[in-house]
Amino acid sequence: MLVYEKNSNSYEVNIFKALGHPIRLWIVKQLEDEQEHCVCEFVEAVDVKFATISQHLSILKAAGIIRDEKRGKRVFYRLNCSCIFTALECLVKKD
Amino acid sequence: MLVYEKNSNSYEVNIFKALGHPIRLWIVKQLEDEQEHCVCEFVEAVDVKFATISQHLSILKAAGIIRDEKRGKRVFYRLNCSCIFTALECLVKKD
DNA sequence: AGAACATTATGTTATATTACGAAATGACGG
DNA sequence: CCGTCATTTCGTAATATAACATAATGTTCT
Repeated sequence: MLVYEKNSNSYEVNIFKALGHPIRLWIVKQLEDEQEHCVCEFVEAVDVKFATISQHLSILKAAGIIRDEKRGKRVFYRLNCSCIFTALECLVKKD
Repeated sequence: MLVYEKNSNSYEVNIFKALGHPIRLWIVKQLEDEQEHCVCEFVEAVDVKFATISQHLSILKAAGIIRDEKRGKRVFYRLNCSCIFTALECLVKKD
């Protein structure tokens, strides 16, 4: 018999929610390929305002997917773990 | 140099979006544990209306995560692939 | 065929997310 | 210490998602 406990999986839900946006998923993929990037590089590549990219980065950071490091005037981001992509490939191949 | 192509990853984004809701993630986990369940079992366990559960199931189905099978009056759902959880565990352990 | 049951589809309202401009923060160079 | 640069924070308006009531569909039972 099934039992649903409200709020029991919010930590995991936040990870999926964070990856469930095209810009954020793209950011994570760029970090998978190249270790680290600064905020300004993302802003240059994606046609949205600085504040918007910054907000996306903070959502990814809050979910524990990326971490930041300030060096001089710039902030660099890198992945905490890239293992999610192994699973994603599997899902994508399935259909 | 980074290049962002709009709409290039929508298929994958939909998988994450689908899993980014507490009820839907819970449903997927139940199917991971026990192969298959009918819609009515989910409705009984979660305190929301039938139509709401049905809508969640259709989102998971549209993302390719689960599939349905009608037998008699009932519809049974099962996972297409459970590999996403391997990756999730890894992410969760990280912090 | 008609009633009862399990589920899905549709339309609507409440709530959450997104993107933005503008203001605030904080490091660096003059 | 002041201005500039890189970024974050805040408030707000537009858009998307969620949950629901109700109607529609399809299956079984009589």
